[in-house]
Amino acid sequence: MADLAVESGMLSLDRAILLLRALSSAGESGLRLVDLQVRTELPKATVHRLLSALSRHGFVVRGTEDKRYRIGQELAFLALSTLDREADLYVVGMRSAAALAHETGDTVCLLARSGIDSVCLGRQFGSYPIKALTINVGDRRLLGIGASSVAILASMGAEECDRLIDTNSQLASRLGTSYDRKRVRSDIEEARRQGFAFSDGVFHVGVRTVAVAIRDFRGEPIAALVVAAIAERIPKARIHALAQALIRERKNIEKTLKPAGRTGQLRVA
Amino acid sequence: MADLAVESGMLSLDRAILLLRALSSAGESGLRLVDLQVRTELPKATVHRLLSALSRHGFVVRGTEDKRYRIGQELAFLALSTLDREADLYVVGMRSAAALAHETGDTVCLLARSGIDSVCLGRQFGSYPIKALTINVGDRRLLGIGASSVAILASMGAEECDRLIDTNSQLASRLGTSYDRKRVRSDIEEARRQGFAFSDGVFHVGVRTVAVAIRDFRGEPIAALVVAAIAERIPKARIHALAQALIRERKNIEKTLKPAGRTGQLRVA
DNA sequence: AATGATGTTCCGTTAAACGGACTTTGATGC
DNA sequence: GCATCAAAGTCCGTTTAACGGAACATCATT
Repeated sequence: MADLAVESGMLSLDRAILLLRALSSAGESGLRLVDLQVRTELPKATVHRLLSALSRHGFVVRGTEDKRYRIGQELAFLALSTLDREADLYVVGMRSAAALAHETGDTVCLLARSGIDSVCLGRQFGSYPIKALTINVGDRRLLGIGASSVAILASMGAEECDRLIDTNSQLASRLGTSYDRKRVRSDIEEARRQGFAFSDGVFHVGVRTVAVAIRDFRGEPIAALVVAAIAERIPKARIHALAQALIRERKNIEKTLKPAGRTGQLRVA
Repeated sequence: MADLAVESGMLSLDRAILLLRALSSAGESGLRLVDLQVRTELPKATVHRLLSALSRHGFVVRGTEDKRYRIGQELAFLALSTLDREADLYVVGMRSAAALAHETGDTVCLLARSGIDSVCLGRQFGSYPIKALTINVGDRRLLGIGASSVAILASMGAEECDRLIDTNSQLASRLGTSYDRKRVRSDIEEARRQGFAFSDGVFHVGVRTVAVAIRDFRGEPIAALVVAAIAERIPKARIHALAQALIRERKNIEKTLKPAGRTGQLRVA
C-alpha cells in the first residue's frame, strides 16, 4: 500500500480513512469500487467490506442512478460541532485572505494541510475583473502541486518532506497524473531560498501564484495563503511585493494563533 | 454497549464512530477518557487505543492545556468537499427556514437526523426582538428531546422508533440526563394524531416550539423544521397556523428533494 | 506523603478482519 | 439472442491484529 497509511495499529481504521480521503479528493463526481482499489492498492474484497461499513454509518453514500461512491453527510454532521469555535485558523486566515484580496485586487485562497494533501478552506476575490479560479473550497491537491503546497513542503522537516514527495509521486503515477519529483524538489529549494513559493502555470496555464506557508507554534506548517492571477497581472517586478504582503499576513496569523490553548480548529460560518 | 452500534461486522470502525458521535455531542467542551468510557460502555483500554488511532489522523485532538478529547479538524476537511453540492437538504431546507422566519417573526431551525440523535444544521431569526435561542448550529440532541426530534420519531416505523427510545433512554440514564420514556411516547402519539409536534418548555422553560418532520422519497424522516418562541408568542390559537405554515414548507422541501438522483447532500455555504 | 481517580502500557487470547478465489451483475458487441 | 468482458459482490479457511483484564504510571486532592 505504499505506506500511505500511518505507522502502527488499528489497521482497519487507517484503511477506512484512506478510503475517505480518496473519496474526498474525488469530490462531487465520486468513485467506483475499482477506482478506489487502484488508489488505495487494497484488495477488492477489503475495499468492498470497508465501504459497506462506512455506508451503514452514512460516512459514504452511493448514488442512486450512477452507482458511484461519494462522501456522505454524516461526516459533515459530526464536523458541524467544530464549525463555530473561535480564534481559529479559518477565521483568522480568512480575515487575512480578505485583506490581501482587497489590497492586491486578485484571488486569495486559504489552504490547510491534511495528510498527504492540501485542502482549500476558503477563497476571497479581489476587484480585478479577471478572476483566477484555480481551486474551489473543499478541493484537495497532493502536496507538491501548486505554489501553496510547495510552500508547505518547504517549511517542514526534510525527512517528512522527502517521504511525502515519494508517497505522492507514487500515488500520482498510479493515477496517471503528473508529478515531477525533480521539479518539485527544485521548486522547494527555490522556495526555501526565497522565503515564499512562486509558480507559473503549473496547474492552469497562464495563471501565476505566490504563496507562503503558515506554521503552528511548533513551527510545523499547517496551512498556506496563496495569491493567484493571470500571468500578466504578476510580472517579475510584482512578485516580491506580493510576497511581502503575504509574509506580513502570515505573521499576523501566526501571532494570533500562537497563544491558543487548544489546537486550532476550523471554522466555517 | 446497549447495541448503540449497528449490526454486523467491522467492529473497530463501529466503535470509532461511536466515539466520534459522543465527542461531537460534547462539542467545544470536549470529554475525558472516563466520560467516553461511560458513554460508550467500552473498556478503558479499547477507548484509549481507538482514540490514539483517531488522533493520529486528526479526527480527534487533545487540548494542550486541559487534556480533553475533542473532534479534530480533519473531519471538517474531508467534509468540505460535500459542502458545495446543489439541490440538497441544506439549501432547500434553509430557504424554507428563512421564509418561515420572515413570515412568523420567530426563530426557525433546520435539523437533520443523524443516528440516534438530531443535529442542528442552521437557524434563521425572525423580526420579533426576543429570540428563542434554543439550539446552536452543530448541536446534537438525543431523538425524543424537543419537538423536532419527536416529530422525527413520530414519522418513522414503529419498531425503529421503539428501538431508539430504548437506546436513548438507556444512554440518558447512563449520563444522568433526563429522558422520560412515557412522556416521549405520549408526545409521539400526540404528534401522530395532530400531524405536527408541539412542546412547551421541555428543554428551556418558557419556550414553546412547533415542529414537522421532513421525509425522503422513501417516506423515512431525515430532517425537521421547527419554530421556536417564548410561550407568550405561541398561544393555543396560534399553534395551528404555525403548523400549517410548517406543513406547507415541508411539502415544498419534499417535492424539491424527491427527483434528486443522488442522495441528498448537506450544503453549508 | 498518602489516597483516589484517571490515563497509559503490556501481553496472552481469540474473535474478527483479511483477501484469494469464485459467483453474479450488467454493459457492449456481433 | 448469445457471447464476452469488466466491474461488483460474496464465501470461507487462514492468520493477524484488535481485544481487554490487569499491572503500572501519572496527576490531582487533602
